[in-house]
Amino acid sequence: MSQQQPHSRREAAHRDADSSTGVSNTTRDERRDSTHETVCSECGGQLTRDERRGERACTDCGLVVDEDHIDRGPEWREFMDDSENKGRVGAPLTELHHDRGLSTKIGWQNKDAFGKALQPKQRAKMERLRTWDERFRSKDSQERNLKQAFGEIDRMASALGLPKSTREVAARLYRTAINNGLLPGRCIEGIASASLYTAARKTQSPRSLDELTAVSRVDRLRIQRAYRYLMRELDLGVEPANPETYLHRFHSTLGFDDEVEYVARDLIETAVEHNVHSGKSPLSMAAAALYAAARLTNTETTQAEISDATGVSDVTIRDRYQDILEVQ
DNA sequence: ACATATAGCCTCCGGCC
DNA sequence: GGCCGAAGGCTATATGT
Repeated sequence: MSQQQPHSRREAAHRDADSSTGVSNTTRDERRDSTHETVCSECGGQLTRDERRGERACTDCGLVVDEDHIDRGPEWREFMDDSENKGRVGAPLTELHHDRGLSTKIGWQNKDAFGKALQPKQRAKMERLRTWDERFRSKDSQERNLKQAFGEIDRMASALGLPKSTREVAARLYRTAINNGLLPGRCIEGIASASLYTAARKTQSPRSLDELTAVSRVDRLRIQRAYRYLMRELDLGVEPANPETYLHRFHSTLGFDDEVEYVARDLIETAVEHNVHSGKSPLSMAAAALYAAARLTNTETTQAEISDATGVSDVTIRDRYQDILEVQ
């Protein structure tokens, strides 16, 4: 990640170091402040920073608001016997590389540190070193397997517009599958696709099986089987989301009064207590609760309007609306 | 691995107020 | 125009063979 752009980073560091005037310090501080929001724009939840991943994400809905964050804090070495302080050194670990991004790579350009072209003799030497470097970095079949699978996961996730956090979850799942010996006899692409499918659901950005099939190299049935297999063998319960997590987002899309959201929250709580929600889509529960709350608070709206804002059909809103009212 | 059953959700449509 | 309900189809999931 950061290893790929050493120049831009170094130049930025130079700029900061060279400009010791108050003016430039102010601009630097402003730049840092611009990423200091603490509330999620989607659901209003608390944003927390994960320094290890270089991300900031919402604790409620999982929305990643800031990736590839560059830590401009002190980069000092620790000589005291206080290992906790040595935490932030080097690039953040990533599950998306078979070696977790820990290794370095010999560049492809045949140039020295000053950008000058290498002599033919040196060039031949570097080519030999590159070959061996590559061999060591993916030395056994399992490493090569991981490299191929993570490449697939990354490619499919890009095609589906899934965030990096989802790719990381998918990569972790795949690694777990390998560690549990679930790979032999199954195709890499199938398990990789299933890992991504599961990760997308787990990180609240689900994609349908059809969407995944469209970007995967294996057919729909294989992905489906691999998914079941993973769920069964790894005992993965993909717990359905709480309807309340969708309330705030829908509510702000619809531009209702805050009171509507409070009432809707109460309605959902009662519905959940009576187990009306089980087996039902949390989306439809949230949509119906908003419709019911709007009616109870004399807010002007229609089923069609809520259907548009939530993507839940008006028929389903009607059904869940009845369910919710029955238990109040 | 494949077939079948079930439940949830969807679209489409017509009737009612 | 908005609400309601029925019919039929699609999909995900569970279960049986």
